[in-house]
Amino acid sequence: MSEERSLNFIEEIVEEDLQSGKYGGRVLTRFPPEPNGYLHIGHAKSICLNFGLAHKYGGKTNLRFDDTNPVKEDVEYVDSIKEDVKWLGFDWADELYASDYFDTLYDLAVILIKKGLAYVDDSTAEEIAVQKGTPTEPGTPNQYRSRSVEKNLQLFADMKAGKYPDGAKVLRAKVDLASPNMQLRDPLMYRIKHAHHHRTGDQWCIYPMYDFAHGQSDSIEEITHSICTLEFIPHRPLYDWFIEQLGIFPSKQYEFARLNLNYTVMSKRKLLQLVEDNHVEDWDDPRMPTISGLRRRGYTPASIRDFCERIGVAKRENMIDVSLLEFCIREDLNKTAWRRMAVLDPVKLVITNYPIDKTESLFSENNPEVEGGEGGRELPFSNELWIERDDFMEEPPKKFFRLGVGLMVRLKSAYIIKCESFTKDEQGNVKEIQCTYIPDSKSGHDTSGINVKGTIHWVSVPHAHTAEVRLYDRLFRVEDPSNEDGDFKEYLNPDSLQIIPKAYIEADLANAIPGKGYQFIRKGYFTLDKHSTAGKLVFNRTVTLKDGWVKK
RNA sequence: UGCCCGAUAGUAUAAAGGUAGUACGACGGUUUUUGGUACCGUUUGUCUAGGUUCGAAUCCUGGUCGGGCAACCA
Repeated sequence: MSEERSLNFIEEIVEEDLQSGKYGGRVLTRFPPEPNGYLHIGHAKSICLNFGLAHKYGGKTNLRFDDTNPVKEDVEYVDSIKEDVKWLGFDWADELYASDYFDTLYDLAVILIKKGLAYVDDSTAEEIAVQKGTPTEPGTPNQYRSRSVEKNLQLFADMKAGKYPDGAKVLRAKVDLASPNMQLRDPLMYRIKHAHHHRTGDQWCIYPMYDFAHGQSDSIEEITHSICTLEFIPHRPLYDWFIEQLGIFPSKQYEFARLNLNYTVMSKRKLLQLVEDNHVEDWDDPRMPTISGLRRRGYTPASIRDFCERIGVAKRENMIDVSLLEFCIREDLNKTAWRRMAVLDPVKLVITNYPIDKTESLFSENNPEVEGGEGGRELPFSNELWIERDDFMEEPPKKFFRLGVGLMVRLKSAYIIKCESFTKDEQGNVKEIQCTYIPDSKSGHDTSGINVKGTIHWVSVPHAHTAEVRLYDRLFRVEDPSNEDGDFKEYLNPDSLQIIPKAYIEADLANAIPGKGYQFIRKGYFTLDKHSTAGKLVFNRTVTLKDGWVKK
């Protein structure tokens, strides 16, 4: 392939650094999730960026858990994050934890205290907030700011030793209370939390804040390019300040715009609410934008990587249309999914001139997109078939290429039939459609000379298996639920899940393989749900087929 | 109203002072035993006002609009 994609701005930076020999030709990135929730498609963008960059330039990527807030974090999340990153197809160099550096971080804090650049503050959170001033007014120093190095050293050691209750004291960096950048107004470095940590247990009762953990962790690992999202831009001067004062490895932070997808929400907090309030089944509900939800829905790792490649990387806020995600999964599945027939909304069709007790076996290929079709399977055919209710109309409009009295269609991989009549039940619903078939129109051996415009799918009544089929639609009714008035949950789409308890499926689908995508011909792509069993098959619709037929 | 970031078709994303291009979407057509796929075509864009320049999406200045920052969250 000579196709050359232009570089995104971060790749440009990396190439410049590589050329100038800034890090000796080394590229080391990191993916640093906090283990307080499940990964979502937005994280996938970051994962693809970080791992992709390292891969492209012969570097490596660490997986680092930013676990500095024990009250929000859990091993359940650690495990799911590792599973999701692996599933996406990436291998990390080292699995690391900010909590691994608690000792080192403590020592670094002591260094700053000794340099007179950090102090213990006894103020309450409220007092500190007031003293920080506002964006338009500078902050004011308090009495604690001028404590002696010795006193600070002692107090900080006492904090660590557990002599104070939560909130009694904090360690702050002495930077600039008048800075126009609020992040520099003596930011907190450590707070007291007598809380159990999922890795360090009860060893610590003081925990470093993000600003005194993230950059230092980057530096300890000698990360070359620390990539994060836009909201951390104001933190960058502080990131650099700590590194400079400490004289440690100069990792550099770069920021890109996070992914926003329309008709969903992307914050862990909101996703957690949906789970806790039972608006969805769990974090891996197929309607969720989580990696695990997309996986259960039938998305493939390749399709998500392709999506992340296509959306690009820049610094401006964006709102990506879900239709692009859908395009990516269709593109992948079209080439790989085996075709099968399933009737979701059945109506019976009887072929009046086909022998009642006859069963015929018809061949149908697995995948027309591949040379040779990747083999195929035998389809039993009889005089009674299930077809899709909307493939018949009592009064078909002009360009309706399906059934209606007098109209002809081909039954996929079988015969051409002609609709002769139909019957209704007491409620006036079509109950049965009567057709005749053209014996010499058999698929592959058609000598009838008849050309029909439409082909429909079908399942033989006596040979049909059944399955529950779940159809999903967008989770929200509006493009940007977070930006609407009131609570975002008011904008949930009440029809985001439609369950079809009994669909008729061709026999071979009883052997469907978990994790594999199937195309139900003319209906979309489907995959087995995790709750599917041999006794009760359950299929999730991953995505519909693109529908070029607009009614009327 | 302090500081910071940003603004290119409907949505994203290129063009590093020199032809505004690509993808998705939409629309139309050809092919088709999936109204799918494939292929072809059409459509719509540089926030604004100045300035620098032979030449500006790009550089400069002002404005407008969007976003971020004052958590013992990350």
